[in-house]
Amino acid sequence: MGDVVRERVEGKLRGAGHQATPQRMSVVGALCEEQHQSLDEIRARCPEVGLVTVYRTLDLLSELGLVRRMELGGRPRYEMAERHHHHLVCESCGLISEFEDCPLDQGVISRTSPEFRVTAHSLEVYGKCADCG
Amino acid sequence: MGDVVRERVEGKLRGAGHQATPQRMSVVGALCEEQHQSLDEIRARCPEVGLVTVYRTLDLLSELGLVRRMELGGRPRYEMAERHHHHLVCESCGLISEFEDCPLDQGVISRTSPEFRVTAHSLEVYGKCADCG
DNA sequence: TTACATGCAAATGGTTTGCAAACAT
DNA sequence: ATGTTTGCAAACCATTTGCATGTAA
Repeated sequence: MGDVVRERVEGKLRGAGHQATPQRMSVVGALCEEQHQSLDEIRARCPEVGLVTVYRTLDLLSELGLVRRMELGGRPRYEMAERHHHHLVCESCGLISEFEDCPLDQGVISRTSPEFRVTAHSLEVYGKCADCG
Repeated sequence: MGDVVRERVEGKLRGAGHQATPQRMSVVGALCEEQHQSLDEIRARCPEVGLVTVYRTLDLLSELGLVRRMELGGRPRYEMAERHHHHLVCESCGLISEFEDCPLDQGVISRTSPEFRVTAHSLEVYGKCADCG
């Protein structure tokens, strides 16, 4: 994992009164290896960390805004909340890809619901990928 | 529930070789009373239908494209897939509201990912509602 | 009379909690 | 010393499955 990410995570943890333990940093390392992983995929990347600790670490990092939890294709998935992006989910093979071109950048919501203060949003697009098309 | 909806549902069920049983129509009736309900809310509106039957009916109606299942504010919610819309979720009080002005109508995806054939999408917006603002 | 549908009880499986030991400050 | 973190085992709880009974074409 990049040193930039490590330092950002350690800083956020310490700043909130938590420790940057080896287990927690292992989970972060696992998350950095790939986007939108399931719990099993994460665990396979840090098998030395106990199941319960993985759950608690994901909760903690989510609270700190470092990790994003989402439900993609019916299963919970997690990823580092670095750059803003959305997901394309292939309904045939399950392949998940990303796109960064966010259609909400233009303030659509503030125009349609001005009384609602938007803090976040998630968008998932379903269909068929190039291979299954 | 409106007769239009009832007939559409009965037609779809029969057309796919299923029966429009009283239990199934009760669940449909419950779904018609309000949008994006949790399982408990649905059950409270048709307590005469067994838990398992409610689950199976929601599955069946989802397969037929009549019901939309989504994860809003961490919990599964269901609604009749009548008109296309998206949800605003208040992170303070949990209030869920809808907006119909879909920012994806303009073919954003086909421009950014032309090799992906889009069949559906879901968008959830999180923030603070007018009362919690 | 045959296939479909229901609903109870039991099984399942992902997630959370209790608690004692290990660790950090 | 004191509070935090870990991880096992057990608890929990939403959802699914097995199966016997009821119902429709």
